[in-house]
Amino acid sequence: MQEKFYISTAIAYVNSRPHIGFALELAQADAIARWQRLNGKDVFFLTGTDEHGAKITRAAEKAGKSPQDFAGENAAVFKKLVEDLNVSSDDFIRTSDEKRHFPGAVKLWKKLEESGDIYKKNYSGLYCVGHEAFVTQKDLVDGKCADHDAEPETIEEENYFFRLSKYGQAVKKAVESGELKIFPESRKNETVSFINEGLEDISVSRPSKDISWGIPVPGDSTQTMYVWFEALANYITALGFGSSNQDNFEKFWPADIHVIGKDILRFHSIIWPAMLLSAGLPLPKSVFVHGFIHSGGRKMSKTVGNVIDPVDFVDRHGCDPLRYYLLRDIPTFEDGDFTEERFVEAYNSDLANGLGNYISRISKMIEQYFGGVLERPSDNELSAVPIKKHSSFFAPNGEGAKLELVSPPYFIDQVVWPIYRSAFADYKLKQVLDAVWALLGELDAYVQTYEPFKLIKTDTEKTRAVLWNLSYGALSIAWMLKPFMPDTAEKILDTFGVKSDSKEEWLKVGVKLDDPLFARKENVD
RNA sequence: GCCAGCGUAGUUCAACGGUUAGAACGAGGGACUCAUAAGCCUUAGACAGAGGUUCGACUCCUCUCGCUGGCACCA
Repeated sequence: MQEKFYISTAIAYVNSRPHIGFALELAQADAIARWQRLNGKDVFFLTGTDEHGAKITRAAEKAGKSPQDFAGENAAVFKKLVEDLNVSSDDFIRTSDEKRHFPGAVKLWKKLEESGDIYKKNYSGLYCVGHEAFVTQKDLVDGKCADHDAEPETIEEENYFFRLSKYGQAVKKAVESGELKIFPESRKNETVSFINEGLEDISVSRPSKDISWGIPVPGDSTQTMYVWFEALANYITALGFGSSNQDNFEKFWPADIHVIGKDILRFHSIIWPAMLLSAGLPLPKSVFVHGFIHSGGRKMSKTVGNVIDPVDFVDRHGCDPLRYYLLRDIPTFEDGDFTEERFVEAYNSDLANGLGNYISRISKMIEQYFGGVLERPSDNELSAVPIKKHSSFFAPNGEGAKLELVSPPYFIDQVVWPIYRSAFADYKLKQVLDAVWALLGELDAYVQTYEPFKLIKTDTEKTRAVLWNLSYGALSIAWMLKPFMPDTAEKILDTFGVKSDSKEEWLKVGVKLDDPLFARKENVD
């Protein structure tokens, strides 16, 4: 039976337009999803929007709109980003969807309640009218709110709480044992040490008089579920949990991987697993945690004027170049820096001068010397043109000798692909692409070794073998790029007249010259 | 303040305690010409600082400086 693979991004909070960080998350999740499909898995890839809560209510008021309209308009922009980025998601869930999301969230709540893990408690705190929020002792100076110079009132509020404390040890065990894997390791350590500090029960509702834009607590309409509580439920409500048709839930849950940002680590590594344990549901298998994107060393902000709008960026520079930059130039798990200058540098050197130029030069030679058609030479002919030198990327610690005098196809299949696969298994996406570009460098050097543009004057058969090997390299790169730059991969396959869905061995290429894959960008505008 | 982690060439990243600390981009130089004046070869350039442990430390310990994430009601 076909193995299933369920992958999600976090749902994006729609209080404003999409941040480039969400584009990063989409690109990462999409690369993984596409890779798993190529591996033959039955993939379900979910993304969506988180639309409830006080922040959105406030932002909507400011815009003079109802929360519904406001959230709806922003959600549409996020959807557009998903499309523009060519993200291969299978579904898009919105937490304001009363038909799809509410029933499952309610059902989850009830399950926790049945387990005796939801209880009512008075929360007493210092309420500052100026803040319109609770403040803590730390915020006070001489008993007064430092910001508003007013004494806070003591307010008692009745909330529902979830017995998170009960599940600390169970979650810790799952994380430590690898039942719930956390990538990268440092985030796993962070989770464990956080649990070790001791978990307290957490509030899961607010009075609906304060927050009405949300999902009412079942059986108590005076309370609204805390937005994060029901937001987490999206991972199962989207699969039909709590609806009349739970087929997808039965089939795909538990999630194989949740892709998230580091700001919501604890919700996914501790609280969500605890909720699932309470509900008697299986835990997700892994959580993938990326960092934040800054620009020019600073947090992106309108005031600084360094905000990069992903929708606009794709518009100006194209989808694949942005995907490439996000996945190769931004560290996969750490914070990264994104500037347009740096983007253009990477674009010119890696895409235009690197990949695009390579495809141009070899397809042009095949066109000129062989009328565009190459048939696979014999093994003897191919072994007569081995790789003679190689970069240290593939031969660390002076193990290079082993790789010399092997044929490029052998090198690609026996050396490059295993590196590619093993990096992918750890979700080290940047490293995967590093391997692809190291191969590209290898192929450019191979051109230099045999100089087919000179060789053609003296030895047609040998030139054919060289160009065949170079084509094999180009096609291999196309396959390797499929998860990362799907359009580009197709274009390359197309240039060589190879069908994209065919997994048969290539026996012939028919080159069709086309425009360069990536035009150089001379100026930063 | 407390806890955890980080600080390697101009920039982004590598380096089981052990031969001259590796790449890439950018910068300088060279030979070529199939190609998007791209590609190839080559040069310069770094271990935050100070101590210590060790035959030997980027790698372990201490301190200083700098940065990041947490310290729960914030989604």
